[in-house]
Amino acid sequence: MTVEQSNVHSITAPGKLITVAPGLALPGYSLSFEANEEIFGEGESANFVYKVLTGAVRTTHSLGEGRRQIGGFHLPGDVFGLEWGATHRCSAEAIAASEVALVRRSALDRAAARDGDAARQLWSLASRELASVQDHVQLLGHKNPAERVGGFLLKLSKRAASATVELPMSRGDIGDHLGLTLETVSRTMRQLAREQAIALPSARRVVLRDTAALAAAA
Amino acid sequence: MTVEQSNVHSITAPGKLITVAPGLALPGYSLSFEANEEIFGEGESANFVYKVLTGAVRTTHSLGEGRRQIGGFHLPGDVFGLEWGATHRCSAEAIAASEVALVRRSALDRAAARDGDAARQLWSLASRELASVQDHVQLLGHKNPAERVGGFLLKLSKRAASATVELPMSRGDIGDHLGLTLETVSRTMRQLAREQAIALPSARRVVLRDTAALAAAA
DNA sequence: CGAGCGTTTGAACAGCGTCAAAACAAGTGG
DNA sequence: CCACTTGTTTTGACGCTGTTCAAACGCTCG
Repeated sequence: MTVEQSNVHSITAPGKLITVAPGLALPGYSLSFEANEEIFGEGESANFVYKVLTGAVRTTHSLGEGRRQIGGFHLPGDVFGLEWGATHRCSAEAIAASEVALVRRSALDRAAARDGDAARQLWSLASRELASVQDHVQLLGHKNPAERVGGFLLKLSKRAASATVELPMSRGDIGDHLGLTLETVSRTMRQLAREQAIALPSARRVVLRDTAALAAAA
Repeated sequence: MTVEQSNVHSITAPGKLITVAPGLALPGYSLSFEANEEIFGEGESANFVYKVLTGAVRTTHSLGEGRRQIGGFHLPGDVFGLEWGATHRCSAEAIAASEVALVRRSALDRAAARDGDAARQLWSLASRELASVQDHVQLLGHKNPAERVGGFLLKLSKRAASATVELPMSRGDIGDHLGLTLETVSRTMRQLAREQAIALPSARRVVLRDTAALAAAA
């Protein structure tokens, strides 16, 4: 999907400056998506780089037979959809109603070619992505449900810089991210709550009570 | 470990030109390692980039409690140990007796700064790494043992451009790579052999008989 | 108030891990 | 050449853990 085709969306702020990385701001559009709406699809040409302004986004790989892997969740401030090649290797969907900024990839490439510091910022962005995926491999390879959920909640809490975390995604989304079923995610979170490691004021709100226990589990 | 410290190793070919990427050759050393010898450790400063000349290498992440994740296997021609940051995020060990070439990272950085094409080659190297790790996340997230082992063997066969594959690594290594126990790896390979998908002339030699069945399993 | 979705909980099953032992391969020294 | 050692692979039996199937519950929003 390109901006030209997306006549269904309201371009809320055309031409605004988007901060892709520290010290790298470029003009971009801004689109609104409702929950579960696709932002881009696997295999589409990667003409844009995206940044979450409000809401939340998931990037998914389809595996057929209804199985899917959620590569990651993106919260306000996160950049996603940055590809090295010509096409997107995953699809992206809004989890909740979200505003997303778009920056032309060609503009990014030009900035990187012109400015060595901009190129270094892009490199740093990509390498952080790589580190995050490698951590995820460790999690999926040899960890039990408590460790997976515990680590996931810790990461969210650290990201939010707060002990209370608002979960924009469903249990099923978390399961597809952590390689578990939604039932196991639910049971594990209940168990962590029973053990006082977390509190669950509501299904989508988590308060981290004993981060040491969560880290030990992770 | 730096080259200066490694007096135990014979520098077999000092000053030889090493092809790090297509069209990017730089002077480098060449060291010999015996089986299970450490090439570099997690957390050490990443002063070199490495390339397998002969033998095979594994890169591992330690998880404590005897658990480890093998991030990948590297065969002759493969480059490994390329980091964005100052330190290695994984350790590397020779699986069998191996010759490994070393190129100074500072030389690589200079080449990238000087030559735009060299920088692009490095970027391509890193992005292929990222794609490979993302594929691995899919494998670990939602696949059963037959799919994991089948996909693993297919990748090796494709890499070797041959239906018969020589496995330099043990069942345990494969298990730590695929998130399985060594027993499950052994059982799965035996089962694939029983189903005529592969043949096992010996434990370390695999002949792919029915790649379609392996791909379906994968 | 009711409909629909997400979450929780239960019960039964199956698959993979764990533990243990045997088979096998390869090297070492007598 | 054989006995012995060491490490890897294979096979078996068992138990646990997470999945599957199913039903009840509780929000949230018409």
